[in-house]
Amino acid sequence: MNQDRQTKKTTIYDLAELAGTSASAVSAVLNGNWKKRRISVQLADKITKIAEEQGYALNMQASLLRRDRSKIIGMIVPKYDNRYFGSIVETFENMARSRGLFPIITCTRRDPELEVEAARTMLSYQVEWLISTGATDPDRITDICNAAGAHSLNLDLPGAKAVSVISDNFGGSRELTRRVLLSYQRKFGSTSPLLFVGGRGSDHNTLERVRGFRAAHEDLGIAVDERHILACGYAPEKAESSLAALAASERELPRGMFVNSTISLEGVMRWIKTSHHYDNRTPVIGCFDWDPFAALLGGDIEMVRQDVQGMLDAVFEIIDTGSSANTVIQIAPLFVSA
Amino acid sequence: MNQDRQTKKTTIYDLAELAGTSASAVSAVLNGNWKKRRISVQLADKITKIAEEQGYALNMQASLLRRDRSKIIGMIVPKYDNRYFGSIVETFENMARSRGLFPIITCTRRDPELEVEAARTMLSYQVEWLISTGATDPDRITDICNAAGAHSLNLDLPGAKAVSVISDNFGGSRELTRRVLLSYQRKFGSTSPLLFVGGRGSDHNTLERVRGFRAAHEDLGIAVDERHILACGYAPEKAESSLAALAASERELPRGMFVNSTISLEGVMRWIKTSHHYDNRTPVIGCFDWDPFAALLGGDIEMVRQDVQGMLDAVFEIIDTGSSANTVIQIAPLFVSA
DNA sequence: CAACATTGCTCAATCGATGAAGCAACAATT
DNA sequence: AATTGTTGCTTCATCGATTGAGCAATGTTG
Repeated sequence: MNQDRQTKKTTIYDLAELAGTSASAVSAVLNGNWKKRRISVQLADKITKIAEEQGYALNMQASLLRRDRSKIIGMIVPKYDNRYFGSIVETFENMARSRGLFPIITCTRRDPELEVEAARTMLSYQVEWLISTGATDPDRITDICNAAGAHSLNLDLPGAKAVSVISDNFGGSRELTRRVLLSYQRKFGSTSPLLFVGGRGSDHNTLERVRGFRAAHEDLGIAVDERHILACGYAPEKAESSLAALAASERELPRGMFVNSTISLEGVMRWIKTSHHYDNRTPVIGCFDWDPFAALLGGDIEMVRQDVQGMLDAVFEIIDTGSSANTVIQIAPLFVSA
Repeated sequence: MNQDRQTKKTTIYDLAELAGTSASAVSAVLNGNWKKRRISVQLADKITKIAEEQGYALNMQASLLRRDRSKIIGMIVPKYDNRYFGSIVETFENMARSRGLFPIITCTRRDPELEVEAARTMLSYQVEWLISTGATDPDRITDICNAAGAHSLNLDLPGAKAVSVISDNFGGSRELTRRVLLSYQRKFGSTSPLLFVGGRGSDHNTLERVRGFRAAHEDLGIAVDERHILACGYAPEKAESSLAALAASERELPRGMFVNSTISLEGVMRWIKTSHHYDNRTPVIGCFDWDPFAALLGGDIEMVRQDVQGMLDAVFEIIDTGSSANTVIQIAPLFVSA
């Protein structure tokens, strides 16, 4: 409306001068506790009006410096390229905002150094809480948070030094594997061990899912083939080349698979399509994670959907109550009807 | 390491006392310009060591309050649930960080009120730039930014009051439509106008894509059927019910479509699968946006991939040079080989 | 050895918002 | 009339980091 050329930003002192009053009164009016501070309605209205005319915007830096709580809450997340993390981020933002918190999120690309750097930066911004999602070294981040007097919490992947909210990977994997094994039996009339593809052999989730994978095989009395557990990383290319390598050394690959994320599934499907290994004999697939298009791929793809809302409910319950018990909370994933 | 109970956060004054020096020296050492301020190497080392021991973290609020530039750069984005926006956000973060800027991003769910609120909040945090991605009312945000002395820029959807970086929607759409029309001809041996599904009839991108759609039909001498332009919104459900409604009123739908985003494509594919309208006669489809799984869906889906890197290169070129010409920069989208 | 330069620091004001304490003006009570 | 209470503000210190100005202690030069 006015001051189109940004001379300097308008401060409460400018407004005070325009209103013929003190900065203190302006501050009280604009941050809403002017009743407590016995400012008259007339003055309050006048100040509000002038503030609007001037396009005044609070300087949060100054405000936060003075206040005790920042109400900033940070989250680090590995990637934005799949529905699971996208949904986590979106839900997190909404829930944070509805609590009057200001969420800041940063993507650290599964890079330990970036994670630490991002954590430090967020602490500089006085985050009250830092949620480490799928962090490669969550305990290191917890240490840094503790040193800086901030709370921390692990999501998706657990840590030993802070509360962790994760999926029930073992249970989910066992059930998913069971379903795929049964589906295999229905489709091919026989039983056979599945191929496990994707994930990092070093991360908790993958280990638990492999454990569930084994348990389901055992439940049905099927022996797992150890050479068929390919924890080759999450990236599509890794899954793709890993399958290619296996196919090169074996005549025929199993016609049932457990794929450890939609990211890996991307590579798996690409390989299936380009290699023609399975032409006319599409395998049954179970995927630990959900994607709407993958659901439409046809064939027999069963997906587990991690309960993002449930996980974040747990996260915010901890934040709301400030409880700091150092436990692992497991949330059962959901089985989406094909 | 120490102070596990967060008493108060360590400040430069605490460090100064521990080091037997002044806060001023501590500040100079920690922010790196101690050479200019002629602090001895010994003192610098001592302070650095003590700061590390104490797990000191700069209070950015205090620092920013004093400095002239915040180096904070904000972005608002409609959703995180597709690869296009996910990629925009990730690329934006990386490019911002590599320039020493601190990116803050917020998702506004295509809600005009949320957009404005988010913009105001970001301005409070002293963002130097605010990138409105796919905003429903970009000019309103530009006004707010101007009033607060911040720069603004539109991405994906253009505005009239600030530089806009968008895809070449007309050109991309025309080429995509042309390809689908030719593919239709190859597959079915005849020509026929396509169905246009998805997007908002009120947004610039959709209008331009419809224009390209018409142009391509005209190029090949095919008449567009006006009842077959369904700008029903982006949501999958909208596309789905829109198709269902059309199918209810017409015996047979066109066997070629232009789908205006992967989000809409999700609904289209679901409808195709559940309605059995096209069973055994899969249509040829062109989608304005890319998704890795959609690419694997089989059938004849051609996708245009918006050139996210190219768009953000343009965005940061503007930011880096500080140029403020009020123009629309169009970036040609990429055609991904099926 | 006086004059001046350099080194290595400290002091104090400042950024903008906040809120405890205080103060003038008037009203109500005894 | 004197005391107390209330209203409606202002003053000022403060949050933590930054930085121009300044100052003592050395080093250098003619």
